[in-house]
Amino acid sequence: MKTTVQDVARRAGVSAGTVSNALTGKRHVAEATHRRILDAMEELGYQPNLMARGLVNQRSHVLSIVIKEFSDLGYYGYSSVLTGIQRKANQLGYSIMLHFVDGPSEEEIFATLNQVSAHRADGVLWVIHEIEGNRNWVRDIHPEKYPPIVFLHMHPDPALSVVSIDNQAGANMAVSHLIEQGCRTIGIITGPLDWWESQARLAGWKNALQQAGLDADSSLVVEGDWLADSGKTGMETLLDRRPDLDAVFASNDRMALGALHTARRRGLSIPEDLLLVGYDNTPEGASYWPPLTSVRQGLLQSGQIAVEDLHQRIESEINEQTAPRQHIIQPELIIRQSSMRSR
Amino acid sequence: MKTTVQDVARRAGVSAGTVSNALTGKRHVAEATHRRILDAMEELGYQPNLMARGLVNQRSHVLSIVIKEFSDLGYYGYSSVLTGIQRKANQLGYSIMLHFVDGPSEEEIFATLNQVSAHRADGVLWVIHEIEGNRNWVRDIHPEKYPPIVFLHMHPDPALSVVSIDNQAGANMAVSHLIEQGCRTIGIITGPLDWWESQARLAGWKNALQQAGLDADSSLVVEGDWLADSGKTGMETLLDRRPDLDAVFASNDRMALGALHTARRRGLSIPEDLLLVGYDNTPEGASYWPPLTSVRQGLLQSGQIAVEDLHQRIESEINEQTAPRQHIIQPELIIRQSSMRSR
DNA sequence: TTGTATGCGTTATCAA
DNA sequence: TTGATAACGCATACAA
Repeated sequence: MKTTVQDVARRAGVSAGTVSNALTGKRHVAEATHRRILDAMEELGYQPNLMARGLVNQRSHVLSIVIKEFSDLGYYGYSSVLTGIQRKANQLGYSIMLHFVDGPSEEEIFATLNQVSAHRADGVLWVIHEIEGNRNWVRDIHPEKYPPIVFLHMHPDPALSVVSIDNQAGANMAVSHLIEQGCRTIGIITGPLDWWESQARLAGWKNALQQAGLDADSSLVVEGDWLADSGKTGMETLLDRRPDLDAVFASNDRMALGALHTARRRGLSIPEDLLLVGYDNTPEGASYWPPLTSVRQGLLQSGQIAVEDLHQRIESEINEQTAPRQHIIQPELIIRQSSMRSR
Repeated sequence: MKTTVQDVARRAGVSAGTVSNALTGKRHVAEATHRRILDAMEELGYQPNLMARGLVNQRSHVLSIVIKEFSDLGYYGYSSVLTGIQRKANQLGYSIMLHFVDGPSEEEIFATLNQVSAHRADGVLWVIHEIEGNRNWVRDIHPEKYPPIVFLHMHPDPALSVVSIDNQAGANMAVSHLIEQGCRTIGIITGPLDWWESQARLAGWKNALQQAGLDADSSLVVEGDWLADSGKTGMETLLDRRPDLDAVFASNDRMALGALHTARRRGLSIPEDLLLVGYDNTPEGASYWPPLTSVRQGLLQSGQIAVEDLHQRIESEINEQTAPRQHIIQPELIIRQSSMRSR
């Protein structure tokens, strides 16, 4: 825990520089001395001090992940992204530091950004979903003051590095599928409408309906908050407003679960009376009754891509700025019984 | 991003030492110079370099969290713990580094342990559940080679700092509640039986039954793997084996969901024909049909306690070793309709 | 191939 | 109250 290169050097009867060379492999050391050094390190239980190394290398090999604090980690989506990030980061030799932002205040955002750059992280992964206006700070930023940043889950922006899922396409797939099943009156339970992703999914719903010449009236739209309870009440509202309702697209699986609950409570059978599709393809969805059709997002992949992009950016930053890149990932529809017309 | 104390010092017309004093507040600096320094920092956009600071202070103010890699983050339990950890850590001025262990191999464990100590983390939170034998490495460890470690979710051990939930008590509460509802034949779907927590919950089930003089036959025990699917098949098995079954205790909510699924498929009503209790009290449970009775673990609290303990240990380590402490948290039963005899 | 000297950005000690 | 100097642990340029 506290033995140094010097200690190892003394033990092996060489100089500190040689030990360093043996460690990094940047310059050749003789086979014999190399072995002596390795032995010495082993005996002394040497661990390199990454802070010292980072100090001289001007490179911490740390990636900072910024996430919205709280139960967010419990969302299937976030954890998938984190897993993807971790895998690729590990593969590329980065360690991961976790930062949490609680509220929407720019003050707090800059505080964590400062913390990030105080740690001299090599790069930042911004895993906070875009909500109306919560990206404005990006404009005010002094780019050279902070390490390169890649944004996940936000509206593509040519000025920024962004990795996103094509939410509109995903919703479109879901709704088109319902139309193919013969549905004519398809309601939607959205996420909070100040979220970019909610808006995009709503747009996909609308788009699919209009393409098919179907009703996309606002009476078919109910705003939820991602939680199951809002799926319950959303379904209530929809059923009350539109007795002719024959399908519902819930903007995530949790709300779909709530919708299922309400349908059941009201004596409605799914898929006999009503078809239902969710979004996220959480593992539990396959065990709902009936098993839930849902949209798989490819979040794990998005995490990996984000790290790759960031890595390139870090490496090339030494020479010159790389142009930001936009990565849009296509989702996939997983069809289960909740949307299968049983006829 | 790259202005230093020296730069600030020059700009403010003082020495580097004085800037440092102004920064840390350890020694007084005159009001006037203090202001000048603050101004200079502002103008130059100064950010302290935590690597350099850590190097001289021999203190990184970083806590390492070790978690089992993969979808584990998606489990409600893990994310709750992480949230608790983060809150307290932030409050105490620590940053958080995340490390993942994939398999059970000791080789991998020591690799991450080495990485942790290479970063010179001040302490470690071991958030990997105890599985048969995966704690053996603790015995082989050279304690002075690594920072202090607090273990979560493991069998209390007087030689280690441990923060755990009283799993046996939790299961006992769940099953006792079922007995009070008049159930006589109560099955259990366990987690993987090489997990300590699964064993403890099984013991709680058995204990409660025996106390009441009820059947705790092995025909009432089915082993699951925490996933919903195993809850489905587990319930099948139980129903096939014991036609007299009148209640089931599932060792987590996911498996309870699977059990619900099977009951439904077989035309059984819950709670009319069968009572059901889960474990974890995931938010979704309240939206299952029927809403699921479950055991709340207090995981958020356990994360906070773990950090507090670790913090004390870190602070006091400078003087002398503190004796390890065991923290056992009592769970709580949340009663919903799935266990309410409707009569 | 290896040793020596120097610097990375801070803080701490000792004088002033 | 402040300034100069050394030290933290490592890597590198240069010399040997």
